[in-house]
Amino acid sequence: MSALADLLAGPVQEVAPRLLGAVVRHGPVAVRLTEVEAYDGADDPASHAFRGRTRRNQVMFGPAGHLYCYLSHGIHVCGNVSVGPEGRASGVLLRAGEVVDGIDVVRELRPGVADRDLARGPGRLGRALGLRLDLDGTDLTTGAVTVTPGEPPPETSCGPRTGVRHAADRAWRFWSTGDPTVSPYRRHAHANGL
DNA sequence: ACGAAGATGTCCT
DNA sequence: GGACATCTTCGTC
Repeated sequence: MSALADLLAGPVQEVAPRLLGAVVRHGPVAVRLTEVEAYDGADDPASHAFRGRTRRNQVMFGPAGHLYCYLSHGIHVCGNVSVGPEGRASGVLLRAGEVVDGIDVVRELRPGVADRDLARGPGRLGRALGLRLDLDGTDLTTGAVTVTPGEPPPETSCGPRTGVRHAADRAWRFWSTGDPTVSPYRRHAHANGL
């Protein structure tokens, strides 16, 4: 049992906050997570897996500890960690973090962007880490992208998830309290409550 | 085969 | 605060 597998054991709502402080690495770039969201498959109307298995979301139906990548608005590649046993399509969206290695590379990639904004938001985080759709399904213990448990932040907060239309009031977003790299909350224009 | 929506970011007023 | 870029995925016809 790897350290990551231990960290990912249990219900996704409990796993997600434990991922705060973990380090995601792809090549020279590493990001320490400061903000994540839990998505709970068939029990969660906001999840990509709510309506069952499709080609896009199949990774979340597989074993825990794999990377689920999806394309958002034709531009942004966002990353998730699959959670839960096979058949339960839970996942944790990597929403924001602090670049802790390879910051020169990311600065060069994003001229004029403040350091704290380099991975502030799921699209920016994906871009900073060089996530691509072909990395979908990567084993996060042995693959090109890895997640390593890290020191949890001193204080964490939770609240509703950002930008989801359905189940917009579930407090399944977790972040490092007061951290400048946490993205701003935006409620969906036509949000449905629970 | 077609169309609408989207777990966003950026630029505009 | 609001428009819009951009293209894949999925549901429906």
